[in-house]
Amino acid sequence: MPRKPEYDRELLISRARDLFWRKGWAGTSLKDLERELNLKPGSFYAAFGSKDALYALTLERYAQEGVARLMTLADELGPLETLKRQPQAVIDVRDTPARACMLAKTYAELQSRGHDLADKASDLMVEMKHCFATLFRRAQEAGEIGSKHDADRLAARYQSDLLGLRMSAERNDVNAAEIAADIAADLDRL
Amino acid sequence: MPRKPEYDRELLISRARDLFWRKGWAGTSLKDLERELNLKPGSFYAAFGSKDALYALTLERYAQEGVARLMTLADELGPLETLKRQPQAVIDVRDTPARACMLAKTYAELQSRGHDLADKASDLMVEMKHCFATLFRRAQEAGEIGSKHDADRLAARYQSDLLGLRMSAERNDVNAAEIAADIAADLDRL
DNA sequence: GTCTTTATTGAGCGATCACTCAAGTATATA
DNA sequence: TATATACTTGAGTGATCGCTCAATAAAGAC
Repeated sequence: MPRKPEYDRELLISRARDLFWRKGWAGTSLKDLERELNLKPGSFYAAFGSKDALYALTLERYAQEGVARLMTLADELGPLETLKRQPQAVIDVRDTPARACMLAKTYAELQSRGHDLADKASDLMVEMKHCFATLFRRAQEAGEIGSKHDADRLAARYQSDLLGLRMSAERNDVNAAEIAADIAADLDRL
Repeated sequence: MPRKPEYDRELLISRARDLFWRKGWAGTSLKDLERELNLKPGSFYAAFGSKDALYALTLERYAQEGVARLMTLADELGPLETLKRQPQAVIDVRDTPARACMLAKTYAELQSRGHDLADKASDLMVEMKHCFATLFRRAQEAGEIGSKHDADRLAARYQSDLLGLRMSAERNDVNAAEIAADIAADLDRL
């Protein structure tokens, strides 16, 4: 009976994510979204409800794909090698709209406003940190790193270093590959 | 002949810096500034020219005070000890509007817009990196760390770690003191 | 005092913000 | 084909954005 939408919803969410990722929350206007998604205001609101609702969708997708990519890598390479490759991997990507972490950018922009999306970004960063901790624990169980270290603490430091690296990788005065290599090298000393 | 302004310009710049630092560029409206600085629009524009011009002033002041604080510390403690204390110092502060670096926040928010303030923030981060490199070089000359390392590379990594730490310190699920201690501990292994 | 010069005031500018909604259009079912 | 049910369209909402400017007030020079 009804009419079907002309757009591919999944594709639209990906495109919106890239736009939000690159330009931020305040930096992305409805006009920008309408242009990028080829959607008139009415269609946009029928499809997604609000700018914030779509932003939340894109955040979830961003985090979910990040976790999936990491865990796939871990199945192939094992925990330590995955952790060692991740720094180079996150700055290597060519088709990504930004080097910096979208969760961190969102949190930095919206935390002081007390915006719900900052809490969501925070939750997703916690989830990501748990993934890192799991890999550190597995590396310990496999005897790849010393068992005396606190995996949660290692994960927090590792995530912090990655955030710094990805922020630094946006700058053109910084040799991010060197920093990535040094972060990876530190893991061998554990 | 003329009339003197009723406000303390230096104080106003500091207050504006704190507001921008906490809420960001887009997150701080002229209404916010007028309220915080107790200035009507006309006075504001007579005094500072524009929101962006004032933001630039606050960025310069922020960086200048950061450099001054670091160099003062270096005169007291020497280069290596200064570098080791800085991580804890930047997250310890009580009276500061945010833990994250204002330069990094500005760059992250405005780079994709191609905004002049992003370039200015970038320049100031380069300046800060040079300070770190100078301290690493002095530490090498004093024999506090090995001479085989590239001081510029150490500085880039160190700054990156600090950026990550300061971003992480905004989160309440992260024990920033532990990360700060680990960053400092790494310096002893050089 | 008068004059000159600058600071202060606040209404209001055009532009843009996120968003709404009534009207028009296309499609699956009956 | 007729009807019901969405989807699409775009002009337009009130609110807020950064900012302007003419009017008014205050203070030093004479």
